[in-house]
Amino acid sequence: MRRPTLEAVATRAGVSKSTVSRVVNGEPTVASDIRDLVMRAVNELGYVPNPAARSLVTRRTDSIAVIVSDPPTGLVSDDPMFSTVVRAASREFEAAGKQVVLMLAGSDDARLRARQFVAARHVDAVMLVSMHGADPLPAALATTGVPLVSHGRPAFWEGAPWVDNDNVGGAAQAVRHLLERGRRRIATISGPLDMSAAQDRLSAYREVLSETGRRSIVAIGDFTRISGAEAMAQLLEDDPALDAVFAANDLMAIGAMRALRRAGRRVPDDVAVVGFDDIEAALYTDPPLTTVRSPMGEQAAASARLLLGLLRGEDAAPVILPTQLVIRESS
Amino acid sequence: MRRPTLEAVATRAGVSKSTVSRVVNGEPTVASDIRDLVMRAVNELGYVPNPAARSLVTRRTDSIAVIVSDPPTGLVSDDPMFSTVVRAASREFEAAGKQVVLMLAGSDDARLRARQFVAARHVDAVMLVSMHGADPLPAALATTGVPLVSHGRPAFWEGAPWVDNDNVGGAAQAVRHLLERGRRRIATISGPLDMSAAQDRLSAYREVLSETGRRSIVAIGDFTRISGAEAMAQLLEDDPALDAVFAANDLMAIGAMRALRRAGRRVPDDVAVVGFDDIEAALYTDPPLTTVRSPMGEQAAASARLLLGLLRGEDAAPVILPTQLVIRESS
DNA sequence: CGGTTTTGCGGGAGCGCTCCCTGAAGTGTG
DNA sequence: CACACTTCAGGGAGCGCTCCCGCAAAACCG
Repeated sequence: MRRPTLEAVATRAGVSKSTVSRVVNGEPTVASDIRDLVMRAVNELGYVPNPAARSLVTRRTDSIAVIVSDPPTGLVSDDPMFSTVVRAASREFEAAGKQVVLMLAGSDDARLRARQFVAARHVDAVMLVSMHGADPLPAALATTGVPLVSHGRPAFWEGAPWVDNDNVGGAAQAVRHLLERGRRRIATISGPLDMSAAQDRLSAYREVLSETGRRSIVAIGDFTRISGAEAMAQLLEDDPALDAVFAANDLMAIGAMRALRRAGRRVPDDVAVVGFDDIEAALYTDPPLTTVRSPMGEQAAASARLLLGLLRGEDAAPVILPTQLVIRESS
Repeated sequence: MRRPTLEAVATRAGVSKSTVSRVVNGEPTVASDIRDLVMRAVNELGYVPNPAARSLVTRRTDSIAVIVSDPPTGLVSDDPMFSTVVRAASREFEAAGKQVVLMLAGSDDARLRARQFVAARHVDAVMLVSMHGADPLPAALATTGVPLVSHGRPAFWEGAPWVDNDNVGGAAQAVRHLLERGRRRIATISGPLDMSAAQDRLSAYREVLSETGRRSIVAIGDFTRISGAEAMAQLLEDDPALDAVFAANDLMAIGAMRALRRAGRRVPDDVAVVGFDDIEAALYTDPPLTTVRSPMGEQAAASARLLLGLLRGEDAAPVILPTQLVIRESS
């Protein structure tokens, strides 16, 4: 009825618990005939170690929390970032023999639970994903002493290594590209300003425009399609003569293109559009979207590896991955 | 240095371990003044229960594995299904105080690890997501005796309750809609036939067409955009005169629309397109996509609730959620 | 007011594992 | 051949918690 224990295996194999433990944990100091004896007993009984008992004594759990800031509204549901990042990180962790515990830090309640969870050492380490600047969770987690890494540089907080892509360089490249195409009234749709990616992309946009003596035309979105459409409508109202728009991510660029279509503007003839991220959907818009490729999967994998390094006692410095302009037909 | 234990709290509060345990677990049989005393000690010491010790004796882990079949190729990365389903299920589980352990069952190795993981009772229950028919994992998991539920009816296997949407009804509705619009040569792009959703949608398509004496024109995709585009190209080659296509999901419909555009066909003038799922992107295609809304988030939440019910000892029957045709401008 | 039940707390065994320590063989050396 | 040294297996404490049992005091009853 009850699952076999170490002791049962030991009895069956005619050896001690210690020996079975050694075999199960792959220690080399066991004679090979005894090892075989034990392995046979393990297979016959279908023995699987009890992880709770193990981690009670080792103080390791071999699992890692991936904490994703989740909007309380269920609206922004089919977020390509989530899928790409979580999958890439999971693969990396699983390859290292770590379990992934996924936590959504949407509400204050969820954040509290996450804090407690980590404090209870239910996990050995934490990877934070897309944290907003105002979020108190990173700092709270840092006090638990658990190794921490952030996917994306956290805004307003410098307590853990992070991996980000070159938001400033990528955005600058995008805007310069529009200038080279002869566009003169270039607007931008920014992401939420409590996120560092949005801050960086916006300030790079401003920088490049002010270098060339042009003025900024800015609307703020929240990285969702719908917000991109709304921001675009606002921009057209503010400056009907604009001839280009740089959206801080592809989702908003897609929304912007719909808004432009509805307003009777042709892309790229009347208004050029450039996005950021190069999600798969950017290939399927009409026209296909010019965008800045940010290696989100790579970034997530790098974050995961950084964290695994920390766990091995290595120390870790922030990493910035390069981006690349992908020119398609929307500009 | 070391984290405070139950015993430390007990000493501090001047009570026994048992009493502290009772307070921490919210048992009502403790006098309120003693409860306050204990709570104060808990807060002063920053005590957090050790989950490993707890689950060693209770034989519960309060965590649930969500196992998602993951293609080994990292190509199909920004899958809206993944994001929606994982988020919705997570929210449901977290609300019930359960932790979510995410596992990707992409490779045989990963499947083996998942099996071992569940056999070790690292989790109390398992939710399977988008399992393919050929996958041996569900049956393997069933032998562990862990409560199991499947998001989507598994093909070729009847071992656990599941929640699905009305694939047959939805697909039939879509095809009838195309007929009502006067379309006469209606093709379909099916999903991979080892998944029940693909099977059901295809057979409903065939059913409706044969009822009206028309022939089927079928191409097979794998639920990705690119496969939709390829399948569409194939269909145009097979039957250049087709005037409508029903894609078994929106992602493939989006790919199909691109292929149609490239082939110089107008949507819906030359070819009407209907998708399935109603992902958010369906609103942003040009023209906006007619599709069958399947409540993926609801379905995931329902699966989660079903599993939580099993865990409480309730028994569970399969659930089928209704779908609804959403008519936009692509048909 | 004596006896019985109820209430509330403490004692302590035991969950299944790891890892330190001990000791018995086996190996090498002068 | 005596001795030190290495190799490899067993014994057993202890990780932090829950939960059963027991007991004292309070509450209830006729």
